[in-house]
Amino acid sequence: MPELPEVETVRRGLSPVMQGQRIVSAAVNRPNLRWPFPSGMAARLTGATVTALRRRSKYILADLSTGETLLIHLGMSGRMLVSGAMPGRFHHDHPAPQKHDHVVLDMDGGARITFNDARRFGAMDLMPTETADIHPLLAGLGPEPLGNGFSGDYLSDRLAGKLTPIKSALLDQRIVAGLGNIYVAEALFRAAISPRRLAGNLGSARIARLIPVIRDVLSEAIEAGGSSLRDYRQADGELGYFQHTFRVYDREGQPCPTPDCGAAIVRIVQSGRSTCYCPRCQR
DNA sequence: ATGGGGGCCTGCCGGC
DNA sequence: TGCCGGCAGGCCCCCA
Repeated sequence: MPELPEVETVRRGLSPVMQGQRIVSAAVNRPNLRWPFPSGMAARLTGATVTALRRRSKYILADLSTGETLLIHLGMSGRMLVSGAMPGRFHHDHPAPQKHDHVVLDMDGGARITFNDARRFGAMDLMPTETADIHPLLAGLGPEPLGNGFSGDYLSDRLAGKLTPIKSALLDQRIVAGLGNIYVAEALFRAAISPRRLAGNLGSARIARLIPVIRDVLSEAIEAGGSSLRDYRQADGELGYFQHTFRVYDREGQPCPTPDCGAAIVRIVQSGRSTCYCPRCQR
């Protein structure tokens, strides 16, 4: 579910209650999510201090004082709930355990972090920090879309000759890491590029439009998450979901937001995923 | 090599 | 009201 902006929002929400703090206890309530948890995960987490909380693509990486790094992926339905002590906030009691609370971390600052994931497409793993880059889930990832490695030259190179639709190419995490179904749709709309256009057939002008538009869409969503983060923290501590207004995603049949366009947003299916777009504005 | 489809899970929503 | 099919923001794996 969460794409890069949501994961970054979760990371920022966890940072004040995890970074520099020690895990005093770890409860692991089932043997696996998408894959088995690493052996002895609870014991390997207990007593460790979180020295850094990073993000790579849609993964959160918690570096530990033990020399290991905890990898967290939220999958489609993973959520992080923060309860108990939070800096600058009133302390409150922990809520009653919920269905699908799979991993619970208690920090020495008093915060409790609960990983809840109904569909269990999420994942957790532990690895030596120095080998995090070559973890199987991270090794093949393309550049961060907000980083310098994601340029017009790079993208032209990667899309050249590709016969797959640009929509599918942008979902390919080996090409660019962190985009998902929503933000690809939003970026293609803003760049006025049809999701059906073949990736190898974009041309330099469209590629040049796409780069800043992707950055804008993600940056705006992160900002929106940052503001809603405060609300969530006041409300129930739930991280990872925030309401954001989309221009085409999930707006099938509604009018295109472009002034005077008048066309209706259309939904098609590409590689098994739904795509929403304006057939008039996007070419 | 590359692209497309299946599968993993549970929850929710709309239609009958 | 209840049941059922379809769908969901991800990603690995297999097959052609």
